Amino acid sequence: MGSQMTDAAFETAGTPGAPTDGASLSAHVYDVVAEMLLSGALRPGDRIPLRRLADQLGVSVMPIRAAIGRLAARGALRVEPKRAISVPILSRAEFADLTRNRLHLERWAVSLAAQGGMASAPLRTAEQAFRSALGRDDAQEAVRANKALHFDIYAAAGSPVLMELITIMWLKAGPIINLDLGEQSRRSRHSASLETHGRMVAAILRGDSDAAADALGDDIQSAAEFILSRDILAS
Amino acid sequence: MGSQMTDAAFETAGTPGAPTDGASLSAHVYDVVAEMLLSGALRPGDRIPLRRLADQLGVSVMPIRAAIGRLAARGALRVEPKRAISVPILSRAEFADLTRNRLHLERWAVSLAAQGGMASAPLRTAEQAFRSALGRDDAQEAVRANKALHFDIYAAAGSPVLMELITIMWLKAGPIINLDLGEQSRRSRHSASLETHGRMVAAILRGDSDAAADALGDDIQSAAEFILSRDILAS
DNA sequence: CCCCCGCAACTGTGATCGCAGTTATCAGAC
DNA sequence: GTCTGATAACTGCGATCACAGTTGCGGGGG
Repeated sequence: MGSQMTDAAFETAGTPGAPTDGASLSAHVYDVVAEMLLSGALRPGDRIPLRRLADQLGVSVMPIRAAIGRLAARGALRVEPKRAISVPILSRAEFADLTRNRLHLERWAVSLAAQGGMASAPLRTAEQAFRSALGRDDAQEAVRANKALHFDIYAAAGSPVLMELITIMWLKAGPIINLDLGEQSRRSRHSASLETHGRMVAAILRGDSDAAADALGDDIQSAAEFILSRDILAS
Repeated sequence: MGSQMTDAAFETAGTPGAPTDGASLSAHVYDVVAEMLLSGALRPGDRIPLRRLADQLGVSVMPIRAAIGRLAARGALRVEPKRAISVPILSRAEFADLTRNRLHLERWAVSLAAQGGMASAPLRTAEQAFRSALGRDDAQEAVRANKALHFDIYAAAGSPVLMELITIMWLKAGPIINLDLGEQSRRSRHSASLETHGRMVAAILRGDSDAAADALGDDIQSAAEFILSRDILAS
């Protein structure tokens, strides 16, 4: 496992080039790479040489270094002197710890969202987008829709700090959990996500924070157990 | 409020110079500045010009930029183009959100530590160090001892991810909460910390996770209410 | 087939320079 | 005394270069 990032991985993440809204180059690079982590375009063990990424984005290594440094500070990337920057390979214990923390925080976020209430239409739309993507066997869209559904709900918790902490955990978890979602041969696995998503959305809409948290917990646990059942984590 | 960082603030943080263990310059700078945030040497609104810090540490701006970028990625510092890097001034709402998240996560950490059990002697030693520093009116040592006690306990929770999340919150909260601990005129405030620390340590030692979490919660709440009672947060 | 050595390419890191916007200060006018 | 404009200093950001350790590849020998 582990590979030099390919042009294909890069293109999946979005259009390269300068930011269009006056934001700094480094902020743009951060967004591009973060999205690659969250979307599964980057996988555990993948290497990201600074100069190669700079070439691909058409900038010098300076904004690359700045962005990579920020992602490393969030634990999403591993930086070792003289070696190419890489996406961390988590051990089973590390993954279990990450999952435990995700459960604790994301359950809380979902229950806050259910207590505060959410509008029905956007939530149903987000849930349906995931269902639709799975129905079309569109793995990339499924990853995007899964993230969108989760993050819409967490945003409704109304706590910017909590959102930031969850984002940090997702940056770490993204390359791993998206190995799961990105695979099209696990239809039973995906139907489990559909079921937990459905339960969670229904519970949120009726304001049942405990049931919402339980459904979300089942969603995370189900995915984690699948990951742990496979031989993709370090010992 | 807000000032250019002074040589005094800098010296408080520790001895400048090259790292002695082969670590990168930027890692050393990170440690120095992080400690300044955690210890209260840096206060909300303080500015940290890159070149000035580079001069003081005897390095170029490159490792400074790398370290500052990482701290900014953790929300501990604010970076705006063309303006000096600064320590964020939190609004009341932001501080309340941070406190809420601290309560949620640190209570969990303390209860995990109490469930897992902790050795008595080092815990009593850490608690006594804080008590002793207050008794000597040594504000700096009190800050250090408070942090040491808390982090010893959180480390005993046995979750590296949780520890990282708590560290991120402390980096944000440090400059504010240490305004409190750093003040020697609030003796009644400090006796409240002694009381909550005592309760927390006793509860941990008898394995009572709920009581430990409650004591820690009172500790955080007490400090937060004091901060909110003063006019030092943005509106 | 395996091991070792040499060399080139790769890699992050630190140093230096210059750019463009921001801030502070000073002088002059009212 | 107050306001305005000019200028210098300040500021982060990006570009480029060089250093020193790491990795990969090819060739030769056992």
